[in-house]
Amino acid sequence: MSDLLANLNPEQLAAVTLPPQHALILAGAGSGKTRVLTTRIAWLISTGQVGPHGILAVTFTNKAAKEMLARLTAMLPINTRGMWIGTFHGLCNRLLRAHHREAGLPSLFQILDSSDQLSAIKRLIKNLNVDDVKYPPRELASFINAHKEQGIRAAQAEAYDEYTSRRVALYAEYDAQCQREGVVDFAELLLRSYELLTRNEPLCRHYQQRFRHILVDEFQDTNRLQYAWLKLLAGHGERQRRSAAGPSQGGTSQRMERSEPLSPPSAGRGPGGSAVTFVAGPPQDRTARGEAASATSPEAQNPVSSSRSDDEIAPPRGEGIGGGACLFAVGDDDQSIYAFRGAEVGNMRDLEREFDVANVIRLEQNYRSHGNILDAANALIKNNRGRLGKNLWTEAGAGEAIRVFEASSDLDEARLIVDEVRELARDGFARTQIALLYRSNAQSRVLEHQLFSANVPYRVYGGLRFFDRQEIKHALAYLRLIGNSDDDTAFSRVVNFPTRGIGNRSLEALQEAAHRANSSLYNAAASLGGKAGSSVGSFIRLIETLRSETAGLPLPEVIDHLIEKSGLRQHYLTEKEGRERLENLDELINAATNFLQEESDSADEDASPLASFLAHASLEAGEHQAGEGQEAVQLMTVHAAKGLEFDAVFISGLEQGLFPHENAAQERDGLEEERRLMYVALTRARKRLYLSHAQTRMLHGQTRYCLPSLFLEELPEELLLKVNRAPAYAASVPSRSSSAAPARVSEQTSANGLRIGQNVEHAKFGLGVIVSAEGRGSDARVQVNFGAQGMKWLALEYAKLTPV
DNA sequence: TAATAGTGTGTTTTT
DNA sequence: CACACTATTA
Repeated sequence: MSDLLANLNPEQLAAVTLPPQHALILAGAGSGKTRVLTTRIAWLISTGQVGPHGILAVTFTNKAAKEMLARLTAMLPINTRGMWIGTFHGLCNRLLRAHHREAGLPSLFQILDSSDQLSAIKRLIKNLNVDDVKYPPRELASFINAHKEQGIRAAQAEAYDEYTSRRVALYAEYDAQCQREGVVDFAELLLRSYELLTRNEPLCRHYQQRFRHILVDEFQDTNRLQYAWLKLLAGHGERQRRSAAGPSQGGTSQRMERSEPLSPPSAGRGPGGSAVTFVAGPPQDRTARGEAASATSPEAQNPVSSSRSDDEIAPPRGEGIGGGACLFAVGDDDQSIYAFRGAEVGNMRDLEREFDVANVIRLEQNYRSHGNILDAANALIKNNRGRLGKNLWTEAGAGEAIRVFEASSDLDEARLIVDEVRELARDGFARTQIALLYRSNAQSRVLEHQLFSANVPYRVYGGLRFFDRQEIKHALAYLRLIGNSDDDTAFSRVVNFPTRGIGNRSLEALQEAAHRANSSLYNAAASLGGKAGSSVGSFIRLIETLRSETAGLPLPEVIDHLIEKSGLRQHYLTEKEGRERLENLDELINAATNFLQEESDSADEDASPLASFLAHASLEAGEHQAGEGQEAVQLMTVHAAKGLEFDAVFISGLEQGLFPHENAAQERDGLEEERRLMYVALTRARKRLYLSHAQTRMLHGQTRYCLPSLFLEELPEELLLKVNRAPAYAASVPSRSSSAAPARVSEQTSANGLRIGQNVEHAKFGLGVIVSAEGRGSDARVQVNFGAQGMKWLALEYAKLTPV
């Protein structure tokens, strides 16, 4: 066991061996966070403080969960199967599968991914004859999700105006539709399991007693609901005091007043109440029988796992906290980059306060980057207010300077980068160790083009994932329909794919009928299209036949069969781009085979393989990416790079309006989130870091003139090496990329020395670039991009613009 | 009903 | 510049 703890630095050791108490570990980038987390688990188990079944470990990504599991098996001679280690969504899914009845869900409930959810909403809007211009489906989706992530049901949602009250009504309708169809979206997975636990006290107590130690990774990314879920399981949900103000720390005041508490949606019961109530919300199955049965052993129905021995909860020793689990949260507020998705960095401060965390342990020694890189990152992030505070350091030397270059255009930037990449490769850098990072996906295009023409192998992350491909979704929709014919999302997806003569007209009739009969599309179709010979009727018969023919077959064969009989194979056989799609369909069959194999030895739920495979498909859209490249340069957004590291990193497009992104200026604390994003980007690099920006960039088919990013100025000059090769390139690129815009540049040069592309200064708006101009003489107006201040039209006669 | 030409709209997105 | 979605034809 002692070798478990070998090679930990003092802070890591302190964190790993912390006595049973709540803890917050502030783990900087590259400080060995995952190691601490897994070693902590291993240490707790190997010292007999807790059995494997007393552990609940939560991550955000499947990758992180798998990593944790892998490291754990390497450290301990135990069977990790059946341990509760997984993502929030995965664990909630598991909980709901085990107690679907109590949660009011069918045993084969399906999970809607984001695009499924969107189409469900579109369908709803059409059904209810709602104006989709006034209520855009996308916007409605985020409205609903935001509420669910705050733990707010439609019944409790605040409707401060006509518009919002309509949206709340639609929220309610949407939930009803999901309930009818037996499907849950991602947020619902969490909210539903939270409600299950708050409403079913015996069940909740069972889990509270089972889990002695709860460990959370990337805690800064938790949203309100996830935090509430953790608190509940830690047995800390009821006695939180949300009293007034509290110790007023600078910068946190706004979030303390978030008043609406996350309480179960039962009327007239404060957070202190304990009566088991079933009110509001989606229909609940309230059989006392179900409760009692599950309370004794929630997974008792599971005949698979033979050894129940270590399920016996070890008697809590030296338990400092009455009845609850110890919450061990690891996070880094400086790497919180998902606020736009509902993550609440403030949860860290709340945790510290609400769980009376005695001492926050800081892991600041970085094992990844050279000193200069860390210095730059530290300097940058100092500009954010309200941090928990942390300074990364390393024993490695300062290393090389950070290279900065300015290109004349995005094309030039790409060229410079690719040239440098090739040089790095010549110098012995592995291509997989070179990453090209950018703020938005659109930027990858130019880079890809350059890499391609230079014959440099590359791999782009974040393209569409395996289970997101249309052919896969189609096949899965058939599978879903076999499992649950109420699934209207699946029904609409494949009712006319491959085309079988069921167009808009018959579909609308179907929807009308289903709406009237309050039944699923499938049932409406079955009764309506009963007349043999109709195309709708034959679709129903197709599904029925599929269902009966595949009954009892192993999953891969079911899929194979359905691909054949549905006509999918035939369809893609004739389509010219269909070859790859056919390969993917075959790959789906393989995936099912592999899934069964992996699942068979992971004593999991007793759920049908069909249900768990479908859940797997939605929850693990799959690292299953094309071109699992060997020796390829890595391209990805900064978001996607979080958690990764590379020997050499290029951060491109460091321009005002792009990074920081202009839309971020509108959002509350938007600039600070952008800065954290930049911080994440910087700290990905081990040895060499390149920062680049371009003077002009093609955006939406138009040339834009750009100022260097504010973030470049925030880096200490002495760490930077400006490699400005832009002029040479500008000269070598004559007019070919430029027919319209630059021609006008000279044309429009005016007497006061202002021209397009000119940097100017304005008394109020600060530094900007002239983007375009119109009018002459006293009418002359110029459009200036002031970066974060936005784009402005200014009359030359009045606005004082000084050329810079 | 289905394929085609037109229009409008563009961050980031672990699940 | 590209893509998704709409309105239009055959």
